[in-house]
This record gives sequence, structure tokens and C-alpha cells, in this order.
Amino acid sequence: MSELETIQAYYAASLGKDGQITKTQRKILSAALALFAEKSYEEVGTREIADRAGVAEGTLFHNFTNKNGILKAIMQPIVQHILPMMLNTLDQATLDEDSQTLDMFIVSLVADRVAFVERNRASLEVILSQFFNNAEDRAAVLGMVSPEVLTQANQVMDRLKADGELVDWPNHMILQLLFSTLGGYLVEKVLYADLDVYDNQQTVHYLSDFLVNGLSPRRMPLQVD
Amino acid sequence: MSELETIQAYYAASLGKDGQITKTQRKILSAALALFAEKSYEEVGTREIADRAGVAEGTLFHNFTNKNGILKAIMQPIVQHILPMMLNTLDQATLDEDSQTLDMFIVSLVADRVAFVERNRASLEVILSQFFNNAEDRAAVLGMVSPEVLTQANQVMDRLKADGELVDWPNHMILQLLFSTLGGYLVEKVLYADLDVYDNQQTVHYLSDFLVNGLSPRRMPLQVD
Amino acid sequence: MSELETIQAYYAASLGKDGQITKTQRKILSAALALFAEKSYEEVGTREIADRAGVAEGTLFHNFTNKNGILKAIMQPIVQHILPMMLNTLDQATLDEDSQTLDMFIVSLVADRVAFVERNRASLEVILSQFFNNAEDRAAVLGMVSPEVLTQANQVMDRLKADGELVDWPNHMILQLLFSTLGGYLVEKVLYADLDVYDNQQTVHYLSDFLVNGLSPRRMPLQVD
Amino acid sequence: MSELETIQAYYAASLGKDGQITKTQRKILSAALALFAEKSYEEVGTREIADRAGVAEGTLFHNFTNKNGILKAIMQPIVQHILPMMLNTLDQATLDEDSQTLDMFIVSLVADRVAFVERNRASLEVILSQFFNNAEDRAAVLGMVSPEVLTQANQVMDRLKADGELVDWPNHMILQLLFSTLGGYLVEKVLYADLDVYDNQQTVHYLSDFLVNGLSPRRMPLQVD
DNA sequence: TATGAATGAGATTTCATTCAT
DNA sequence: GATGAATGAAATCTCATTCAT
Repeated sequence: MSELETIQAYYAASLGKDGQITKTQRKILSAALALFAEKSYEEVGTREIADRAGVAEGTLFHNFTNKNGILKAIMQPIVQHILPMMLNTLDQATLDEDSQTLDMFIVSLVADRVAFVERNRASLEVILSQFFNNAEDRAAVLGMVSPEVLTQANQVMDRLKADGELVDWPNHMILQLLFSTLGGYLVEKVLYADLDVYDNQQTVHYLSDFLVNGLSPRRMPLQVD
Repeated sequence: MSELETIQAYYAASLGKDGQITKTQRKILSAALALFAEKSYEEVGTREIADRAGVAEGTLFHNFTNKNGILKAIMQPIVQHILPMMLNTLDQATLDEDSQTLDMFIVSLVADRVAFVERNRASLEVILSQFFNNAEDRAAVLGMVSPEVLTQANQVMDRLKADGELVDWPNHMILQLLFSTLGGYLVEKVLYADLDVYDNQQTVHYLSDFLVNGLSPRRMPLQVD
Repeated sequence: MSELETIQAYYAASLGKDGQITKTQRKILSAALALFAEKSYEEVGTREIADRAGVAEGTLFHNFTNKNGILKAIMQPIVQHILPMMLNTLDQATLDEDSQTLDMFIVSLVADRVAFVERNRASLEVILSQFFNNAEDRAAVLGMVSPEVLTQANQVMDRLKADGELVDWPNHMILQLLFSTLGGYLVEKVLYADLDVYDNQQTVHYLSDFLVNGLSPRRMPLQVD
Repeated sequence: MSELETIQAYYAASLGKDGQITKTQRKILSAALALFAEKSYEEVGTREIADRAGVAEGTLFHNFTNKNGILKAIMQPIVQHILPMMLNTLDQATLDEDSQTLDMFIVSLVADRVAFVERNRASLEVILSQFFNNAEDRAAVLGMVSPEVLTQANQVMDRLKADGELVDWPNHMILQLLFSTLGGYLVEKVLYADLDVYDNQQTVHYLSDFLVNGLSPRRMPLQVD
């Protein structure tokens, strides 16, 4: 949970010489992030970004190579950290204790994700939009799932199955259901920032409980004809 | 399941005078659909559509008011039918029998959705992309959920809860989990058309079982601290 | 001498589908040629070309891929024909008669070149300018001298030397002197279109005579210390 | 031959207050000269010059009024000295002795030019390029030929003609042929710096011999029909 | 109905130049 | 004197749309 700082904190790493982000760059990124979240990347013009940031249009290109460079600077930190982070927790779970149950594993996983979404709504909205609109960006996001991490995830799932903690379905399907549940929460949160009906603790409870029950081993499998 | 025809079938209704769709219009819509699915709406030019359709650029504007009109013609039938359809099944479920269980309800719901996604991959890819990229289109899609339908859905859920068939969580959260699971499947299917690992029957089984178990009433709720 | 038509005649080959050059394209090329000759390629804007041609700026790009495409369309016919043409005459000279003298060879060579320059002053001005300013264009022009043609030229010179018609210097140097004399005439003509002091016949006489005497075998070589 | 120093030596005169050129200015001019020779004036940006010179972009404008000021500083010394120099030799020739022959006159003329080109290849490449690309710069170069010098040149030619040393053609044409031969050598040298086939002494011999024979009085004029 | 040349507003990007530090 | 971030005008090019044929 220590790694769940705000995305803004990562800007520094990808910009400026010594990890320093200048005031101007912050103004530009902030304006661009707001606009990209309001509309879409394609619908926002560089003029508009410059105006909102209170700088000249040329200044954008003095600080970023491209209009696309601005987008990258917004996405990069998330793309470079969100998935590793999500999968790092998996790692933790593996190492912690052999006797770990599905409960504990899923609860900690969900809690981290919920907190992260909560803190980075705007950036995630941009990423989400790009993910579905731009094949290249999609590839970038998905490319973060390294083979090793997948192997690790599979090991965790296999162990949980062997321990009788996890339903005996293909790992691929289990992952899909896990991502669906978290992704659905993300979408809800990102698109309806306004209506914050439930508090986070409640949300963590619902999502975790749903996943644990949905993925626990069955006594009697359901019959489909 | 009777309503699960291909989207293309709806084109006629939204075009031409008397529900007739001309050969030219079909060529254009078909080319545009393929291109919008390959890239994104913004990245596809009218020149490109005309080329692929084998007509002149001007012809596009004789048959559709706008470039956007082409997109609408592609989305409209889905947007006007998919959600009503999804909620119609809810309706069916309500009316059928009082003694219905969560099992039966969810299985039929999932089966219909899976079959529909299977048949309309390309169109759904376009809609999905637009949904996350264009606030207006998103509103259009979401606007389809009429208050009456929501009322209906709530009634079903309330009845299932009263019958001890459904976990006693807020209806809003239950719907979110339902849509997440189906949406996750949609995304997987739409983005990875290539890798068709599991057959549909299997998929219906996994999704349904996951939902039924996840949404069944608990004997002992999970503890979160 | 039959090939010395105006450059404009070659435009057709490099444009339009069936060798047809449209009215609009002619207007654009004509305006661009005039402007490129007045100023330089870099100093002429597309707006300016469009204005002078009496068309919209977009029309330029409807008819040519690039601003550079316009330049190419102006240069291409010359580059593709001028050097082959110049060297064709060499070919003629070789084939015509064995008994040919340096006199006859040079006179026909010079006469053709002079007529050609006379007719295509503006286009040649553009080419000349590009030749000295753009490495790529220079390569294009020089690339026209195919190895075969060089071989041919060398054969002619070797034969003339053997016949005692040509000074016994390296072929490379003889070619340089030939091109210098013709090139100097070209520059003079192109840069000072106004002052047409001498008529063409006179010019042909001076250049030819200078070359013949300069390149005839020596009785007594000049001493340099 | 005493005046054939390197162009760099003239920089001092046109810069700084008292003919002093600072270290920074030298760095800038050196970088700019290299770049202008590699590409063309228009294609080289101030950023690029600054980078190559190892100074800040702003420093360029502290030392030169303009980007164009840098170009001028490079060209000025040549333009202000090369032509005067070339014509000075004419002057020398005139004054030296009455009994001078065409031979001796041309040999000394050519030898000086060849040595000069040899030493100032890069600067001359820039000038050559500008000469054909920029009307203003061309005027500047040509403007250096003062009427007096022309008069002087004409006197030399007239005397040589009277002495039966020079062919009886218009002086204008004789000058053109002289410049063509030297200019052709310049172009060859400047554009193909790499392939240095012949040594200078040989080159001087060829060029001089060619000019002397080409410009000696004829016994029997060539017939053109 | 279909065509495709023409349009012109608008988008991104470059670049010489300024100026506060 | 030197710096380099900021500037904004101008340049090239794209693209949905119109309209005469």
C-alpha cells in the first residue's frame, strides 16, 4: 500500500533532467489532463491546452516533443507502475505465508485497487479512454504484463486450487473475472465521479465478498444444458 | 433469444425511406464498420471509407448527412436494441414464474448476452470505443436505461432478496457487479477476437456460476478491518 | 534536335492518370515555377502559390502530395530528360560516322544545349538553384548519368584521341571542361535573362570554337613550373 | 599569392570592435560554417548551430544581430576580398610588363584561383549555394565587380587582342569563358571534396592550357551553318 | 444518383528572437 | 557576457463538406 501515491508524483521521473518537473510543465500537464478527461485526446487542440495552461502554444513544444508527448507524460507513470503494482501485491501474497487463504489474498488486492482508483480518477479516465481507442496505447498497457508476472500469478492460483481455496477453473478465466470486477468498479468510479454513494470500506467489502464467493470451490457445480 | 439477430439487420430501419437500405448504403456502412473497428472513428477519414467502399467521397454525403451520420447509423440499431433487449430478458424472468431461482434467471441472462456478443463483435467494438471516448455517445447509450426498466430491475432484485435467493446488498451494487462480469467478457471478446480458447457453452457456465455464487446470500459475511 | 521541346510538354507524363495534365495543375505548376524562379523554393509559401495560381490552398494538396511534390513535378521532366538528351547526342555522334571530327561533334553538341537553355530558362533556374542547395536533388540530377552513358562517353573520347582529334588528357578532365563551358553559358543565360546581347548562332559559334581549340591536340604542350 | 590566406583570417576584420574576434564568436562561426556547408542555410536552425558550437541559443544573438548576421559574417570576408583579389591579379598582370603573353597571364591567374579554392572549400560552398539561391546575396557578390575593375579588365583584353595574343571576340564573351572554366573547377572541387584525383599542379596545367588554346587567335575561324 | 475536384477552416509544429536571471 | 525558457507568427498539411457535371 506504500506505493499508492498519487500519479502526479511519478511525473518527475519521466520529465526534466534530474527528475525535476518545472512549474511550466506542471501547468501544461495539469491543463492537458483536465481537458483530456473532459473531452478526448483527439478533440483537444494544442491551442486549447496552451490557453488553459496560460502559456504560449510554442511553449508546449518547448517542453514536450509532441502533442502526443504530453499524453505519454500523463499515461507513462501509470502504465509503468499500475500494473506492476497490481501484480506486486500478488507477489507479496505468494511470499507472505503458505497458509494464506483466498479471503485474505483478495481483500488486500481489492483494497489496494480501490484506494488507487480513488486517488487517480482523472488520469485513469484518460488511460481508460485511450485503452479503448488506440491500439498502440492498448498494447503499451497490456505489454506491462510481463511473462514472469503471469507465471507468478499462475503459481499463486495453482497453489490456491491445490489448497482447496480456489475454484478449479482455467486460470485465464479466473483472471478475467478478477479483472472484470475490478475494471467494472474502475469504470463506475471514473465515469460517475459525482455520485459517490458508498464509502470505500463498504466498496472493498462488497467487491471482495463477491469475488471470494464467486471463486470459492463449489460443493455442487451448476448444471447447464 | 429471438431478438439476437445480427445488428446489420437493423440498418434498414434507420435508413432509407421505407426501411429499405440501398446497395450503396450497405457498401458504405460495411466499409465504415470495418474501419472504425480497426482504428478509431477519429482516425478514419471519409476518403478512406469511400475508397474501401468503392464509391466516391461525395457519395457518402448523398447517403448520410455527415461522417457522424455514418457512425450513428452503425450505433443506432445497437443502442436502440441492445439495452432494451438486455432488460427485456429481465422482464421475461419476472413474468415467467414466481418460483424462479437466481440460477435460472442468471443463466438465461448470461446465455443471451454471450450469444449476442459473439454475433456482433465488430459493431460492439465500435460502440465500446465510442462509449469511452465521447461523452455524447456515452450519454446516448446510458440514456437507453429508462426509469421504468430500472424500476422493473429493482423489483426483480427485491423479490429475489425477499425469497432468500439474492444477497442483501444495495441493488445498485448488484447491478454493477452484474454489468462488470458481462462487460469484462465483452471486452475480452472484443479485444481478443483471435484467441477463442473456450467455447460458448463453457463460457456461459463459468460466468453464470461465478455470478450465482457471488450473489447468493451469505451464511457468514466476510470480515474486513 | 527533335527532342528539344519545351519542358512543359513533359509534365503530362508525370501527372494525371493518362498523361493528361489538368487545367488546375497547369495553373499551379505555372504559378509555382514563376515563384520558385523569382525567389527560392524555401522562401515561397504554399499560400503564396495558391494565391498566384488563383486556387485554394487545399487544392495544391489535392493535386500534389506535397509542397515538394510540386517542385518534383517541375524538376522531374528536366532531370529525366535533359541529361539523357545531352548524352544521347553523344550517342548519335558515335554512331553517325567513323570519320567524324571534333569540330562536328562539338558544334552539334553545343547547338542543342544552347537551344534547350533558350527554351527552358525558368525551369532551369529552379533546377540550378536546387542543385546547389539540396543534396538530395543534386544526387537525383547526378544520378541520371548512368554508368553505361559514361562508358559511352569514354569510348567516344578515346576514339577521338586515337584519331588525333582530341587532346590526350584524362577523360574526366575533358568532361569537366566541357560541362564548365556549357554550364557557364547556362548560368549566364539563367541569371541574366534580360541582357540578351548576342544571338544564339553567334553564341554557338563562340562556345564551339573555344571548346574545339581548347581541346584539340597540342603541337607543343604548355610548360608549367 | 600573398593574398591567398584562409578566409577565417578575415573574420576578425568584420567582427568585434577592434578587429578582435572572441573565442565564442569563433566557435559559433566555425559551427555555422560547417553546418551551412553540410546542409543549406535554410535547413540549419539556430538551435542546431548553438548545439554544435556548444553555446546557448541566446548567445548567438548576443554576438550576431541575426541568424542572417552569422551568414553575412561568413560570406562577407570572401565577398569583400575574393573578387577584388581575382581582379587584382589582372591588375598586376597589366602593370608588370608590356611584353606579357596570354600564356603567362593565364597561368598566374589560374594558379592563384586554384590555390584559393583549395584552401577555402567550405566557405566557398556556402557562398556558391547562396549565390544561386538568394537574389540579394547574388547581387552582393556581383556588386563587388566595380566599374573600374571592369574597365581595367577590358583594357587588358584589348591590349592582348592588339598584340595578337587574344582571339578577337567580345570581351564579355571572353570573360564568360574564363569564369566558366574557373567556376567549373570550383564546382567540381566544392561538390566532390572527397575524390581528389589530380594534384593541383596538374590541374593548373590543364585549365591554363585549355584556356590559352581556347582563347588564342585563330588562323582559320570555324564554320557554323 | 453518383462523382470527384475544389474548398478553407483548423490542426500541429517549427523557428528566429526576446528577456529575465 | 551567457543562458535557455518562453514566445507567437508563420508554415505545411488534413479533412469533412460542397457543388457543378
